[in-house]
Amino acid sequence: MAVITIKEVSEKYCVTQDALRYYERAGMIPPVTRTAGGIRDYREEDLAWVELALCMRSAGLSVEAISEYVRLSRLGDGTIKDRLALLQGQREVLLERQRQIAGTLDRLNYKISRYEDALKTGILKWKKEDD
Amino acid sequence: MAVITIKEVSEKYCVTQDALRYYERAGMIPPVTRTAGGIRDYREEDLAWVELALCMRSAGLSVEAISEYVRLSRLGDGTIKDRLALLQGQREVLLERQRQIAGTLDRLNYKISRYEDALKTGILKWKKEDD
DNA sequence: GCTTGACTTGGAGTTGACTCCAACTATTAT
DNA sequence: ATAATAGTTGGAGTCAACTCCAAGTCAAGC
Repeated sequence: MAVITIKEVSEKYCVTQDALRYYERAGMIPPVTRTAGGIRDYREEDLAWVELALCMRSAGLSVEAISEYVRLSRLGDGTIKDRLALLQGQREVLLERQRQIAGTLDRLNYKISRYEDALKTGILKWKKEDD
Repeated sequence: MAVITIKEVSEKYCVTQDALRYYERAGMIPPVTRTAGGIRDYREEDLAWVELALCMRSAGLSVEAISEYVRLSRLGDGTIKDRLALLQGQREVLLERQRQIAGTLDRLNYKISRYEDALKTGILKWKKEDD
């Protein structure tokens, strides 16, 4: 019957089995298909949800936001507008985060170049404000 | 003597007084200048550290990494190489995070456009894999 | 049919980053 | 000098997102 177990999925996506169970409990993915005995059997569709959840989490979106999206999806076509709004909101979250990171990277790069100079030229003069 | 209090700093940077005290306790900024009575008096230099810490935190760098940088800085010029390495490491962290976010944004944008189409054209056919 | 190993659940514990609190001290206004 | 206000500390509490555990169930090999 070729059951795809939680172990296989955890290895495939480099995530713990506990995390996979937690994602399901938290509603971040819909209930996974089970065997007659109650054991999780990740079907194509289940894997797609896992992948989506991991992708969103890897960017730092909250479990709550992802769960809400899943909840709306499970309610059917009537929630398409809501889902669109949610996705747009989360896009804004990520865009903002991207801006923060870009700004910090600028600052980091500036400092790094100052440090590199200091090492190249010998530490001739290091001021407090260079820290 | 124009003391700059924690209250003023918290308002200036939109951060709680508790967070400012926590940052200091955690070593994310060096000990702040104090008045004779033991009250924090944020001098120019202290503010620069606060600003740096907030910038790094806003990008999601860990309190631990920032504290380590501050610790090395306080040890003097001998730690410049270490500090450079630390900053380069943190730059990698941010670059990786940026990549993750970019990837998730691509996916999010794709989904958003599918939802927008669905709303524009009426929900003619919505498949499971469009969720 | 029995052992062994993987899977199940509910719930407790952990980690990082704050946030809140109580008891106390310093400063300012009257 | 005293009351009100603002600041201080150490430590406990909170929240998100896991992570770990115990006690039990299921499945595969012998």
